[in-house]
Amino acid sequence: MANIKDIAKIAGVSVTTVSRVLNNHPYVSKEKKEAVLQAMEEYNYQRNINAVHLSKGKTFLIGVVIPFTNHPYFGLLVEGIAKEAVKYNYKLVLFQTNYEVVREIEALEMLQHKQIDALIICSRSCGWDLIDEYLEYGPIIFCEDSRGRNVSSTFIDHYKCFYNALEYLYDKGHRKIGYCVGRKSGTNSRQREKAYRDFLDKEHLSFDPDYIFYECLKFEDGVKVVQQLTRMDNPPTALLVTSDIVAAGMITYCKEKGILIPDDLAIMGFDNQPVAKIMHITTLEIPLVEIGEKLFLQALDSRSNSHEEINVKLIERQTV
Amino acid sequence: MANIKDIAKIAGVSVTTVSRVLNNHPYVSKEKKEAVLQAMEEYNYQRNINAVHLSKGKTFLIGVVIPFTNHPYFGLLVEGIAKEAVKYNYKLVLFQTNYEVVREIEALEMLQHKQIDALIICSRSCGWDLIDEYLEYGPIIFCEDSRGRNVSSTFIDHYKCFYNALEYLYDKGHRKIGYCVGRKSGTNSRQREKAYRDFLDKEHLSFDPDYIFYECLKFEDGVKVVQQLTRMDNPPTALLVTSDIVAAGMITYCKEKGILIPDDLAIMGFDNQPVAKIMHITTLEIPLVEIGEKLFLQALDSRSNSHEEINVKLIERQTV
DNA sequence: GTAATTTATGAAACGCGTATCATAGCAAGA
DNA sequence: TCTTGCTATGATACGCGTTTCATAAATTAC
Repeated sequence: MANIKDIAKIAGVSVTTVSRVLNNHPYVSKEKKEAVLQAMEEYNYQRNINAVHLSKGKTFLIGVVIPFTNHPYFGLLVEGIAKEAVKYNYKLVLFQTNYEVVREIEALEMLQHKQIDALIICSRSCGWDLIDEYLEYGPIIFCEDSRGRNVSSTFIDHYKCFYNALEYLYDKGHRKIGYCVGRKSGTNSRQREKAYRDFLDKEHLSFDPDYIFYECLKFEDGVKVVQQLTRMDNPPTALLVTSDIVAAGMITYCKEKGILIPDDLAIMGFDNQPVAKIMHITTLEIPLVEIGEKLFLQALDSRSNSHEEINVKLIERQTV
Repeated sequence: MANIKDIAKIAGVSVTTVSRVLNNHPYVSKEKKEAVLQAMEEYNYQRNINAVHLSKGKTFLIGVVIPFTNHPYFGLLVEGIAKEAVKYNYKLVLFQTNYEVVREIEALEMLQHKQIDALIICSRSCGWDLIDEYLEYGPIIFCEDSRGRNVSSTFIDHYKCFYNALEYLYDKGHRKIGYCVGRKSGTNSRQREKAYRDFLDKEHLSFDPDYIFYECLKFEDGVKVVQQLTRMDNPPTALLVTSDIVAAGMITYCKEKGILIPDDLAIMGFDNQPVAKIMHITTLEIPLVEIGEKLFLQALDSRSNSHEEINVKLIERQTV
């Protein structure tokens, strides 16, 4: 396979001139440019991108850390990142971590080794101490409130969101309110728990650990939650469900079991996924695609750190 | 940032020796190895992976082309690929194409430019003529029957599957059978249509184009299909639905509308996703994770082409 | 005891495109 | 006419790790 040197020789020019042609540098005469292009054509020249990367010190790859690819929340987030990446001619390397720290480290190491130019962490298991070790190697962007840290982030204020949603349910008359989240630990979950406890305190409601449901990620997890509810002596009358698809599972199963929504159980979903519209789920619209886009742009801007808070919108439908 | 030359100088050895230490080559004395390691430690040496890539001519990246990331079918497929990739220390570059040919070309070009070592195409829009242009640059692996072509593949015989499934429904007494697929064109859809038509011919049943539903990918698409059914004068009594999640949508909506399953409408799903179990969907189990694993291994083996057919298993539950 | 291996080490070439610097011709402005 | 400044081109260094080849010393083999 021909390289730039071969092309230069064949076209009777220097490698510099060939490089100029490759990069559309203006200072190349028409004749030489022609000759170079023809030589490239003739020998089916392919620029070795690894040499470019070595020379330029960047790869036009951006790493994206997500726990699951087949989850609508992360699906939309990635969609947003990808949308913007295309514009800037960047490609994405997806790291599906299943919340395993070793996988997160793999991603961080790729940043360290300059195999990716930046890393977007949409959700993580590892601690900040680990992150800090890798900050020197390139930009790391977060989809969680990381104000006060030396990184960029685009985030939802989950504390505020949750608090407002709880107040909304309270105003609708609910006093036994529970919630479902994806996992127990994690920044977002902690913020939500804090909001939940603060809210309970304010309204002088008692805290019941059984009102919190973890590991709610998929349609079938919603079914499981309802199954648990039916076994409870004093089940909640309303639930905040942090994924519409889980809410959809709950509603489906409730219908099967004759549990009336919202009368027996009020459900507020999150994300405003398409399924929410179809199933008339009252939900908090989170502009995930937009968040993804912003995350990407922050990843590109390696010099300055910024923090963007994104607002959510309540979509009132028929499940509360 | 220190490079291999600096480390060599500091440790008082040649770059070759440093390289040997980096690659665990046996012929390095204990003392020199120590010295090198210490120098690396002290200067926080990071091997420039792009230089390695340039030198080795490979990147340990494998491209994966999928139309959608947030779809359970492709989610599981990618899971299988990723599972195997980890073992071999490869990373994946995911190309979400939305079935746009330009995106597929992007992936092919990354192969051409040696930015990825191989490309796995799980589903495509482009034609074989385009693929053929890129075959010379590296292995391209397919998740569709591509026997007779100069590539590797792991696939389901969708013709056989569909035909068998149709016979199963026929044996259950159904004479008005329709089906739902993801998209109209595409290798799999064509195979299925052929099976459908051949089956109708064999059983002397007439072909009704309204019995075929396209663009069925998500939960909400299932809802739409049922809505269409209710508007039909002579709707099918049984449907093959090529995704459990779509079947789940159909069943959910049927329940809402009082359509009895399987009496009014029999539904056979595909994939045996978790949702199929929960909703008691009769389905064809497709071992997607296993297929993903095999695809990856084929991608690694660049010299020989192979074709593996994967068998499916009927899981009888309550929707047929 | 000499030949054949094995161990240990380094110089230099290689993979390949980009960036800097130097050079030279030519045109516009003073 | 002389100075700038732009156009055009190439030599060379650079980014950096791997690999080949050569050499020397230390073992093992016969």
